[in-house]
Amino acid sequence: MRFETSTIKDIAKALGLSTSTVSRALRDRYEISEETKKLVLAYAEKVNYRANPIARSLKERRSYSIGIIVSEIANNFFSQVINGIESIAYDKDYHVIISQSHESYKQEKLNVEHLASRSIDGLLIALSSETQDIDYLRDLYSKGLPIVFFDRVPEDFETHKVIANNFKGAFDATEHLILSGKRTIAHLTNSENLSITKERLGGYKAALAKYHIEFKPELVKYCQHGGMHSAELEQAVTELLPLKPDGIFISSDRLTTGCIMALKKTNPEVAHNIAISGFTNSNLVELFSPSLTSVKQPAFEMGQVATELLISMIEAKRPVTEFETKVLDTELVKMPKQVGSKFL
Amino acid sequence: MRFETSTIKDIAKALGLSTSTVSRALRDRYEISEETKKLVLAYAEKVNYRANPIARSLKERRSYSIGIIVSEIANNFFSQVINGIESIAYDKDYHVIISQSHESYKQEKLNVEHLASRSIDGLLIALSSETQDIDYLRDLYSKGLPIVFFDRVPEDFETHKVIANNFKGAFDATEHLILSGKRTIAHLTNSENLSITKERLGGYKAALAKYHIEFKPELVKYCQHGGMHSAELEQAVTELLPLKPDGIFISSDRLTTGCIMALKKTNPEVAHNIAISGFTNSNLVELFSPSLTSVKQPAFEMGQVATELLISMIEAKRPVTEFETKVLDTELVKMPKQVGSKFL
DNA sequence: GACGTTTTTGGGAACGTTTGCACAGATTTT
DNA sequence: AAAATCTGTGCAAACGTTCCCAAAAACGTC
Repeated sequence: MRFETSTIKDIAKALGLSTSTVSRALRDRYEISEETKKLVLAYAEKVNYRANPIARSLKERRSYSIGIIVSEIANNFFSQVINGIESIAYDKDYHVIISQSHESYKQEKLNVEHLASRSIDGLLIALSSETQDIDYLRDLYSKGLPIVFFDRVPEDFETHKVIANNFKGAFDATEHLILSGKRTIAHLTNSENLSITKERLGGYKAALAKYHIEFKPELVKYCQHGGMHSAELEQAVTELLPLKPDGIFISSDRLTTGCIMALKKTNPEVAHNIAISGFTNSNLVELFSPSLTSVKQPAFEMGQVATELLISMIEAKRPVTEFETKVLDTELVKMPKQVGSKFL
Repeated sequence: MRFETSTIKDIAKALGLSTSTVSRALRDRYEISEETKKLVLAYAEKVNYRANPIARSLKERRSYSIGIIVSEIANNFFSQVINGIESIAYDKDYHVIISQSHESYKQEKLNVEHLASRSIDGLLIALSSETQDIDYLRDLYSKGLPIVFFDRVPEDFETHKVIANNFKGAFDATEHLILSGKRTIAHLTNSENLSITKERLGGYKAALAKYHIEFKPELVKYCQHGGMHSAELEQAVTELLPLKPDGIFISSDRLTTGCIMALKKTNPEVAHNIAISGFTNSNLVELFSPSLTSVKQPAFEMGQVATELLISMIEAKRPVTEFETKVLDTELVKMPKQVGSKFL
């Protein structure tokens, strides 16, 4: 069972032209007379000619596709990023191949290598929370694969990066808790080696410092698996509660929802007495109970910017040596007033 | 900037063999001596040879990739289906290309045609809520593109299909509302032309009939855009409330969350007094307030089954003429007892 | 009308594979 | 000892493009 499509050869034969002429006419090259172009275009239209992208890729040694690695598409943050990526990519005639690492280093590496062997022209990647060793990426990069990092970026890798202003986002979220009267503010966060973890921790500390609240390391809990396992979260919550926090600042989408769930499950009676603010791009926050103050990242825009940078690298005639790290502002969406009311 | 990789030619030259021998050795053909095979394999390993899938695709006239069309990946139902698809596809050495229709017919058609021109070997599709005309799919199908439908399937298209037991799911959800004492049960549902809409409406009616509750058409609201626009939902809710429903059965993921949001926004004071049951695979339902009873579809499994069917079609030596429609059972997840309590 | 220019077209190699066929050498059969 | 059969290998075409290079046609100039 295979497709029947007409090729450039067919057109050439039918019109008594050479394949080169047809190819050029279709690509609207200057050398071809208007007359011939019209002829070819009309016939191509008639037989519904579609260029074979595979053949084109082989010849041009590029696939017009870019690979994306995210931890999971079910996460609203990432799905919004992907929408941003697609919006630019399709415009510029690239298509995208999405892969999920599920926060696993092994899976991430496997996927990247799979994509690379599929001849992607470039890679957009947010590192998994497990990832420490990015030598495999360096390898591909040095072989000529353009890479742009977003959200979770490595420090020691010279290329374009797109991140949210994590420091400020974290600062704002923490300050918000402080301003609403909280003084014992816990911090639940991702794996220690992620860039976002460090930056957000920094914002958290800075906000505490501004209001002269002592930073207590025991109030910070790291989740190695980014909240992929509920046990991980329940344990963190269980360890945190004896310290009697009156607020929690949570550092990622998955952790935020997971933490609220763990709270409700393990300690429903206190769940509503702890103020929560956290990074999340969930479009369902309005439905959550307890409600929370959320830090929203400009996900769509991050995807767009990252894609523009990547495509500029792909299409650069000479190796790019000047790299930028774009930092986009987050938005603090405050929780409604009626905390704890039944009408939430 | 382009990749440097070694090819079969390089290996052949280095080893003093012909490309055919190398090719055959790599594919472990019987004609090649063990000795030569070992030699080639060892060398290939050494130079980290990766077959160029583009060249292979061109030669074999297939791409080892399958296309997926869903309305949006941000929807947990679809992202779970995709996970199911990937689990099978990667096993069988296919890769998947995901496209989103965003419930738009135009976008859907565009994406399908884009995928088809990318030489996908097969297509897995859940129709958009706008889609009425599937002639473009018939066209591709008749040209030899294997297609398997899932979730939103057309009636008059002879191929494999995978759906949930929508009738029973709807019946159970409605019956649950009735058994908890509700008598004026509204039904908020998708575009009228979708298969799932009809089937779920059927289950809803059957449950009413079983308990001798009169079916009132005015209690049924259709959303043409599947809840992609919040205005659509707010209007539906506004029209519904004057009829004083004490329960609502909602027919899809997006609609369920959207409806609760619309309720909270337009009529927060009644939101908690209406019992809600609806189809949703959201993994955040436990956080919702008001809480709801949800009908969960076996999304992961649906993806797996659909992919197995598709791959069997792709790899069939002769045209497939016997088609099946797999129907998988849904699961009713009842809402917790303490409706309206502040501790939800 | 011979010559140089410009415009338009065609031939054919190349991209990296796979595979039908031919063929050399070793082995067996007659 | 010649013929037939096996084994293992190589040649070359093909998949559908793109593009370098050359050739043909059209035009202008003296």
